[in-house]
Amino acid sequence: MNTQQITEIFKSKGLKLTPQRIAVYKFLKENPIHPDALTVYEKMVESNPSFSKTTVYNCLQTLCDCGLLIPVNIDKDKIRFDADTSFHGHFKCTKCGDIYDFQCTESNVCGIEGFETLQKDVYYSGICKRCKK
Amino acid sequence: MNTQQITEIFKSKGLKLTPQRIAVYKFLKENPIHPDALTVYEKMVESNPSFSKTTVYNCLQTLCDCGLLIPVNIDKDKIRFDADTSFHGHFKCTKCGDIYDFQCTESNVCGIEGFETLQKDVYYSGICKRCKK
DNA sequence: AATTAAATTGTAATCATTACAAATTAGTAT
DNA sequence: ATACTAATTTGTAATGATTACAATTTAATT
Repeated sequence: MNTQQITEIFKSKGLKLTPQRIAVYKFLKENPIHPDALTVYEKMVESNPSFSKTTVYNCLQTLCDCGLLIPVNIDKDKIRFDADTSFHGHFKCTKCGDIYDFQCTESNVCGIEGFETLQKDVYYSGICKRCKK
Repeated sequence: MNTQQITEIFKSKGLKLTPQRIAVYKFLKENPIHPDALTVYEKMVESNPSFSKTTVYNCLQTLCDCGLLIPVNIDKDKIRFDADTSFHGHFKCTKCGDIYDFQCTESNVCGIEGFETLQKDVYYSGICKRCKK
């Protein structure tokens, strides 16, 4: 995903085009590893040593608010982020800690009558294929 | 749920019968409000002023480990607990903060081939019926 | 080029949770 | 009943993710 494409996306969402925001989103789009804020920060600092940790939190929050990122709350102690906003489940391996996506159609999960559901999250955990060997 | 019943359950799980552990589990069983550790602690201190916050965390961890409690990781900043271990979904109202249970059969959600799924969590969020009025 | 509101930065605070060591206690053997 | 031992409880201190905030910088517009 190149910067021009991101520019278009940000404009359509009414977001200001800051280099930091672009870098965060680009990293998330190109690395579907569901990183947490610290992981994003460490990557950002590599190419821009003055990148602030607060900026990472601000950018991630902003991108979640406008629907470009999904927060993945599968860890007990920190939030991860996913730039794939299509509906899918997340599996966390309790051995290696990796997150795997899995197909999971929304219609497979019921809701509650009279309640307005705005977000649906399906989190599994266990042992992944590689760790089972 | 009386103390005698809890005694039987704890013995079957090989748990030591401490008054603190019993009090925590009894509270969770009788109050399906999905409280967090602080809420449990504040309730415990009411009847036993020397009840320690660390003990609350220890008890909750122990009860989760032996399968008597389910951790509900629907809040971003803290863990809640549920003594209803049958499979069901959790809905969080983003206005009032309350957690609602909803029916959700396990078979409705798929898994991944070759992966060993040990826990399945279905979290919804949005506006509850009462807050929509 | 000037303006302005928004974004970035760095530091300090917050808050849930964990680490740890000393004191206490439940369950068991004597 | 008493003594013993390992587990539990307690209190304090540390950890670590996240947020608050004020000063500086900057993107977008005039």
